[in-house]
Amino acid sequence: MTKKLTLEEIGKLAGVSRSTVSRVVNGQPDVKAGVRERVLQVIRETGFVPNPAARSLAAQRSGILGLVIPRSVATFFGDPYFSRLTQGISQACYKHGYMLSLFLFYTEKEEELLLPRIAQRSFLDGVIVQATTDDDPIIPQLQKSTMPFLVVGRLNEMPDDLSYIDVDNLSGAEDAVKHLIKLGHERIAHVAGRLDNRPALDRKLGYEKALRDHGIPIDPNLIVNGDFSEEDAYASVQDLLPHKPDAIFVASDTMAVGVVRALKDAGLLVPNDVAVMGFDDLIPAQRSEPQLSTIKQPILRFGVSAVEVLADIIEKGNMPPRQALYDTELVIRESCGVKL
Amino acid sequence: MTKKLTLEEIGKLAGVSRSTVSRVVNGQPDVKAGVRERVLQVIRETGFVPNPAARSLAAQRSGILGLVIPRSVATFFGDPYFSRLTQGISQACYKHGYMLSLFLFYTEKEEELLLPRIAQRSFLDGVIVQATTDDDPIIPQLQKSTMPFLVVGRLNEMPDDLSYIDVDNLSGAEDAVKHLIKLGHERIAHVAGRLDNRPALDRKLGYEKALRDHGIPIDPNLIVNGDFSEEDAYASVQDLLPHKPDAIFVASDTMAVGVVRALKDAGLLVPNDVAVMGFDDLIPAQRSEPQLSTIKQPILRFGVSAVEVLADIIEKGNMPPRQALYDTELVIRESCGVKL
DNA sequence: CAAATAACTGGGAGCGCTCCCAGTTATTTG
DNA sequence: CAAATAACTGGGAGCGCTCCCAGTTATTTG
Repeated sequence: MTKKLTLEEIGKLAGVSRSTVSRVVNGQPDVKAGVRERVLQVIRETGFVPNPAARSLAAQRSGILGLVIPRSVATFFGDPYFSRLTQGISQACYKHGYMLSLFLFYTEKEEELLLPRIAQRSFLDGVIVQATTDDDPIIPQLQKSTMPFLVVGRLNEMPDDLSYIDVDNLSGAEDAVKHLIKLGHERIAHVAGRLDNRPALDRKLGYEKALRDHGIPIDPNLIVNGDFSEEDAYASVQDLLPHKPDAIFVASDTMAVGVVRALKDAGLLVPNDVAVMGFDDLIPAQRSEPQLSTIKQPILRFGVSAVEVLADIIEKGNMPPRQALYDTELVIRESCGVKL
Repeated sequence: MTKKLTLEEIGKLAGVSRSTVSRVVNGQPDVKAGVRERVLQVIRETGFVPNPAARSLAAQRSGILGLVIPRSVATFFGDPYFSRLTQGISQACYKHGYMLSLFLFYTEKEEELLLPRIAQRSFLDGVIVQATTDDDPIIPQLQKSTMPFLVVGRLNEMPDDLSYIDVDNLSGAEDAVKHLIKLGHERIAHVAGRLDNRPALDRKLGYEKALRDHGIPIDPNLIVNGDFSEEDAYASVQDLLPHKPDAIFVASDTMAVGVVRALKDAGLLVPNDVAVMGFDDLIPAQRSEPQLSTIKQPILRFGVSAVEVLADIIEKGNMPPRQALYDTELVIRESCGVKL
């Protein structure tokens, strides 16, 4: 480690020029096999790693993707959804040769300070931004810039030319409720999540669509709003019981655990007296007693796809905008009553 | 936006040289007040942001800190602890003018591919690495490099010259148990976490130390091992009840919630029949019924400190190694029995 | 086997900054 | 008020790459 390692230095050691080493490092053609091998050998021996700053400056791309969690959702960063998503994104980044930079915003000042830098293209090659509230200025600001970006999740009002990927919450919820209908249930209740939240809204719409499609009237008494917490869901069951549901579709697994506990405490058997279906397929679903039937979100794969789609936008531009809905999966365990 | 914005260009617009603009951008002295104002004005109008790659290359520092979550702990990334820690770290990064790059390792291949790049100093100015198992090669590899780094948490066997910060789990646990002793409890049980995990071990040691210091014999029947899950803690209470504990110190809030539920289901009152203390002070502690007395870990501040300490190491080098234990805080609510 | 072509190689220019030094202007001092 | 000093300013060199073009060598072709 006497002299600083550069392309030039590696070239000297291997008896070739800077340019040839660059070709080898970047896997480009037009290098004689023997020469390539010799250079690779020197690189291995020295542990040479090209300087990313020099690379960025010369090639006008940084090899870094940004993951932006806007203020309005940053408080949910503790949610298992985000850790799983971040996992998927980070894995896919490395696989595609990108580094990942995380932007977790809590204050307006942070946003003001960093957004111009994010949008400026000099630091990042592309941005994955978590969907936020409709009035959040982040997405408009990205649109004004030339930065390639992809929205994960959806806003309520979504410009046509925006690229996004999302999970199809509506049809997932539909599948859950259809399954309950197929099992013969008629008084199917719904514990919704916070409805200012697009997934919660879509899941409720899916529930209603399934009922409508099967000619079952929607009974407002059978719908209660939760806040995605277990305690709240536990309490909400009290409002439901007088109306004698024979099944409950709950908008998240966490809430479903609370619902099951409430039913048990009320002396009811799950699934014999009341069937229960959750949504998410997180750990609690598998551990609960009885095990929870639920709708699985392929969050990890979803994160991976986010990177792949963004990489494609970076390469080919944003025309046409990429828009994709990922399917959920019906997972039948014990709480819905019948094993197929 | 006709011409690409560079220092040179901004200088032309403001009627000064590249160098003067650089001084203004970096807040250096030796610029006449009027000139500084004129340059700032142009920067504001144009929205100029200096190119980070050029900056890195010229200044030989990137302005990026890395947060490394090794393979052995990446599976716990969903834990609220990590999201909170990441929050603290990201906030402090922005405040100190750094960007944050996240390395979440799942496969050995990822580690092999990225570790050399991480250790090479060209991409990162410093690294915060989450403590991992004793045999993990990540920390030795960082030690071999010249990269400034800081370990968050501790290994069981820790070289003297390593910089780390950690929460003082041992004395936190001691505080909890001392408080229970002060309230007059004599048969104090402990539900431990997974003991291959340093915090769980320290909390158990703290429990034992408090008893020893007060001349209370340690009864192995009053100690059970959990796995940090609520279900497991619920079940473990069955093993404890025959030995008539009058208080239980539980190694995490999540487990404490399970313990409280088990006690209630066994017809016991909390805190009247059995007092309970948790550890962590996460959301469940505040929501549970009765509200949980617990030991608060200042995780957010802890993340902030991590960045500050690392920034100091980057500036001044790693001599002497920085080693700090952060205090926990006794939070008295309802479950331990007496409000002070 | 000469000429055309393909495969390979090297070096100049340039990416947009920082750092340093030399030069210029303003201010202080005896 | 001349000389010394402090405050300010500009431009050259260099950070370590990529990209491009010109040049060289090996291979193919009629």
